[in-house]
Amino acid sequence: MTIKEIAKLANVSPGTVDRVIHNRGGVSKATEDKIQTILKEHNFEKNLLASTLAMKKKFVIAVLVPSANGERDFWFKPQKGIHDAWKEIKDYGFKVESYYFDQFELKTFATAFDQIKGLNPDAVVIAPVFQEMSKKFCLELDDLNIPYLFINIDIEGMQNLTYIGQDSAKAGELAGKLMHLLIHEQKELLIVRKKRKFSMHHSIDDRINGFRNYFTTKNLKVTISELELENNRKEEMDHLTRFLLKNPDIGGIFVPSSFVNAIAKFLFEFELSKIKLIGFDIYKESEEYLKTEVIDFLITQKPYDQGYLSVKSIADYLLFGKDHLKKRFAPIKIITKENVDFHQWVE
Amino acid sequence: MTIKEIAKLANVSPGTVDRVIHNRGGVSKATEDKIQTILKEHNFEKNLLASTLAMKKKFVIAVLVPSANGERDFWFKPQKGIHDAWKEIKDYGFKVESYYFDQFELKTFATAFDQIKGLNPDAVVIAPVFQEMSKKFCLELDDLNIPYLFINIDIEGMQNLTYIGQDSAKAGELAGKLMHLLIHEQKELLIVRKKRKFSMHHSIDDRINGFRNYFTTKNLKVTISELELENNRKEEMDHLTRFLLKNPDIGGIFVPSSFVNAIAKFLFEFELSKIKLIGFDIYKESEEYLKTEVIDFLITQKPYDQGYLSVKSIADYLLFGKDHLKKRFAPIKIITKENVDFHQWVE
DNA sequence: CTGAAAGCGCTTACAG
DNA sequence: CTGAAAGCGCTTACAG
Repeated sequence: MTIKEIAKLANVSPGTVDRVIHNRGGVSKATEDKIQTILKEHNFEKNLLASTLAMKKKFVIAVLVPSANGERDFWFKPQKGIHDAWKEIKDYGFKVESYYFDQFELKTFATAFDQIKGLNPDAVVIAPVFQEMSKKFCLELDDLNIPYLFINIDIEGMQNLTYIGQDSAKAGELAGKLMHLLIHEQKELLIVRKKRKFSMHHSIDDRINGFRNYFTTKNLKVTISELELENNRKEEMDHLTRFLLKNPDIGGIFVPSSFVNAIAKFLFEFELSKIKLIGFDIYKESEEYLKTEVIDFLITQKPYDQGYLSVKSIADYLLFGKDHLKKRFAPIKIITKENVDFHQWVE
Repeated sequence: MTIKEIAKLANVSPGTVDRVIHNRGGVSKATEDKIQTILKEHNFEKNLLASTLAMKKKFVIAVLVPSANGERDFWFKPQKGIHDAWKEIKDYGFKVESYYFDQFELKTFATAFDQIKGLNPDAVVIAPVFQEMSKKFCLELDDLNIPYLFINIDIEGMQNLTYIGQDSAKAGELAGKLMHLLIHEQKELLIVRKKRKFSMHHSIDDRINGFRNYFTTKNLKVTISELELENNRKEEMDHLTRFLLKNPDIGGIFVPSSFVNAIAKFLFEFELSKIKLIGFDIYKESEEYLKTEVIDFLITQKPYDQGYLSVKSIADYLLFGKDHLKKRFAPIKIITKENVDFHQWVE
């Protein structure tokens, strides 16, 4: 069924059918009714391809995410997802303009945002790394009537269309549960985190709180220590050695980030296979550690999908409106020796 | 950049540019080179929408999967995925014709297949429930030069484009690992399976083998019994009661299917909260059992995605050829109390 | 309030 | 070997 055929059946021109389909008005009640009936009767669905082609409407989606320094960077995969999503929608008239900022330099974030305002996009995907400034930006976008969604990091109480990313506290809780299973009767745990100059967003903290929360909620008598390391150079790792020598009963280590790989290397080299290890995110070298069970579990957040879905969701929104907006997306994926080979099927 | 613009730059007609882009031949070496250069230079990518619209090529994809009796049926979700995928690609000229068969009636499978042959489709998605007959069908399709892929169940040694479904043995192994973590020092396990009139495909067996395999590979001294129940009526469950009364040291039960819900109900009613429980697939009532930790872990295989990806993959293949064929897709997803609320984001 | 015409970017006969 | 024309299904001014 095409518009032309409908028009013929209704004894009107295609233009009139088009007017009815899109409620553009300027059609007499009588013809409108007649056309509507025929439309219903034939279950008409317009050809989206032809429609987009004819409309020549262009949409610009701005993306504001951290820059990635090579494959090792967390943001590498979301960016790939964003790029792939763009390729899929570009023929529908979408432009995706990415603006990258340095997640350790507040002012690069501000600069990028200014550029986006200059661009006057139809919608924005934001990774609100800097919370306060992000809030300010969002209010500006609200004023400009530009819709936006958050990727990877959430801020409560904003007008964002949706949030696409993980619930960090829940993910931490899950890590707690898995750790609990792993350690059996052991009662001493250690959390190792990497020291950061800035604590911009709170997902690391949330993961740690979730982790601790698991044990307190369950009323489990477990001692959880915390160690902050500057980086993974030898001298820094010595702090860890010292700590473990002083606390030989540590049964498991939780690392709320991909820093887990450095800890895995450490455990492997010092033959500390008895210490259970749970971390976040997966990289090439993590796979080996999983297979040799130096790392017991990794929790990942599907970074590629976050990028891909952000752009696709917002495109759907622009094309079809609010109804088509995907639900909140919050993957918590567990990876371990037995499923590591199958963990990625879309990359 | 459009073909028209390229044509102008090359001083030829759009038709000639089109010939070069698609290697249709009948273009002098000189003009071809000139056009190729300009194409490269401007990084031309043709508009897929316009292309599809103009080509008016129609593709027919036949789908051969089991019928689903309501939402409770495993095949309900793959079918939904198939339907959603079709909606996304229909404007590209794809028709998706689904043929359903009764997975307990071999001849319904044969009938459906005959209909598909009559349809002469461009490609087929098959759930090869009946192994031998499926092989026969695949050979026929090979003769007819009709490509096909397998969904949910795999058969080795066929010419299928790809397999979209889980590796059952690996999934069983993972269940073994999780069970091992759960039971600590307990040494007695039970596998409960539902008796089936037909054992058509082997995924249940594979899961069980994988599960046992985990313990034998690790040389763990664990006794694993097996119980087959006809269904979940009271009289049948009494077998289980009897077994557990005789074997009070059972620490965990593994159910390699969604029959786990019946077992969960049983454990809950008899207040057997000490017995750990791992099963497969997730349904509405499983969520409650997960939250109350009657079920400790469920392993799922993303049924919706299997359907969706099957159709999308084969459409990609028809549109773009072998290069665009998605990799083997084999999700093994672990669901437990802490992530049950986030397990589905695309349904 | 309605229709005829032109056009979106690409493809397909047809003519030469 | 190449171009002009018509068309895919829908939309958009424009004219009346």
